[in-house]
Amino acid sequence: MTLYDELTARGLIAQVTSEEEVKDLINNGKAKFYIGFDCTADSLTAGHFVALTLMKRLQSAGNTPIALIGGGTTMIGDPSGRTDMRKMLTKEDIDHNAECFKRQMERFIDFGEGKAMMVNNADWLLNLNYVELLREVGACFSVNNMLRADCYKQRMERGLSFLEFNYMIMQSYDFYHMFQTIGCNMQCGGNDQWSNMLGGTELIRRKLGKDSHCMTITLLTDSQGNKMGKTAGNAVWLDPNKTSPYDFYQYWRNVGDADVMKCIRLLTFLPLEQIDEMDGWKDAQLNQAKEILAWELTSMVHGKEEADKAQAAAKALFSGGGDAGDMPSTGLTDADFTDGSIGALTLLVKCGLAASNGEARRLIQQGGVALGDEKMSDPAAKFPKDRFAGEGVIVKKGKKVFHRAVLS
RNA sequence: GGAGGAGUACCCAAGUGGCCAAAGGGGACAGACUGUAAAUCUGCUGGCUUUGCCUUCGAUGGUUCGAAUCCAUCCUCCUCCA
Repeated sequence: MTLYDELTARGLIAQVTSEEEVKDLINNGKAKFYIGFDCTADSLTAGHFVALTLMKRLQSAGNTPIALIGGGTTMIGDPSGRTDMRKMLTKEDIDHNAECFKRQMERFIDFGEGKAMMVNNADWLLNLNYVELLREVGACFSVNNMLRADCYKQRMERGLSFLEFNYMIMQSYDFYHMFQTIGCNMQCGGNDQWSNMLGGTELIRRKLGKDSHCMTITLLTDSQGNKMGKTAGNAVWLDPNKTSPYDFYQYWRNVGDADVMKCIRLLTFLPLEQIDEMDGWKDAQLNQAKEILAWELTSMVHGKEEADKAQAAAKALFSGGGDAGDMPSTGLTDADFTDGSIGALTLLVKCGLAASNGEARRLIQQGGVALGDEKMSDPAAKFPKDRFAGEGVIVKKGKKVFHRAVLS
């Protein structure tokens, strides 16, 4: 099976500029492709994960990935798929974020000599001369066409600033620049980037009369069409300090039935034959598929050891018994106790399980909190200090959130 | 530059002097049911030392016994004209 066929079978490919030529490039290790990452936060997210795996897949077939850090484009902000303007970031933030991205990517991509590259578009975008750029590049873009582009559609109703309107031009310039300077011949990205990406091939054709290619990856959406990789509006981060391996594991452990197999295909490196076998699974077996998905992904992002720990902790907590040593915990100090005991509300807030005393009270009143095995019912309850000695006590919020409170 | 319109909680959105900590919906969270899923039903959704108090309806001042609501100034966004 060729690489292209595998990517298709996994459902990764959304659109390509020319199927024949892209096949030829990637199947034969001739692609020198880039994926751009705008550094709007200090960690990559589960949303970037698909792109990272794609890079890895292409790299192991002999193609050369170029990870483009958007130090320059982030200064502008991509309006694609946004209903409002992005927050403007300072140069310092962007530099810091770029640095964090780099460290995370190194886990997935081999940046060894000649194997892959990492570049930052701040290096060429920030010093552009406005008038020169307009004459050189701006002349090649038709505003009429740009306005028709998908990525601006939503914004046409709510307003689009000139700053953001230029994003497409910057992205196109990136491709054009790298095509000339380092021989980058293909661009990959999320399907929402399609029109921005075409801008680049168009520019290259007009300026240089050469062909270049684009391939977009299916966006990771659930069966309802919502973007995946977010919980309660918060991204699932790849940085263990922002999303613990346990939470990361749990996120995938809890995907909907309808989405498991899709995620396994798209995100894991399990052989297709094995995945095909799982295809007919349902009920209890399908539930098991979620475990496989969660373990595979956690192991890729955080390593086998962390994946095992997360899995063991989850099993212990949900199936009862066993050691649940790896759950998040909070150390209580003497200052947290008054007269040798701590109030239920304080405890919940202290552990980060409730944002305020009011919320903590509500949770208890609704029967959503348990300390050890006993359900809490009285918001005014107090617990003596010695309960938290030694191993501490497991505080349970709802069915899935566990937290250890221990005397420190 | 000119003329209009809008800014309300996590999001959408009602409210146009007291009955407003602010309808309704979505989302989130919790309970029941389950498989750590989905669907469904129920509760809940500013803070606090909670039969009460405090802060909140773009910002700042003002009118009033009393303001999300009226007035002034400012900020932001949208639409039309140029």
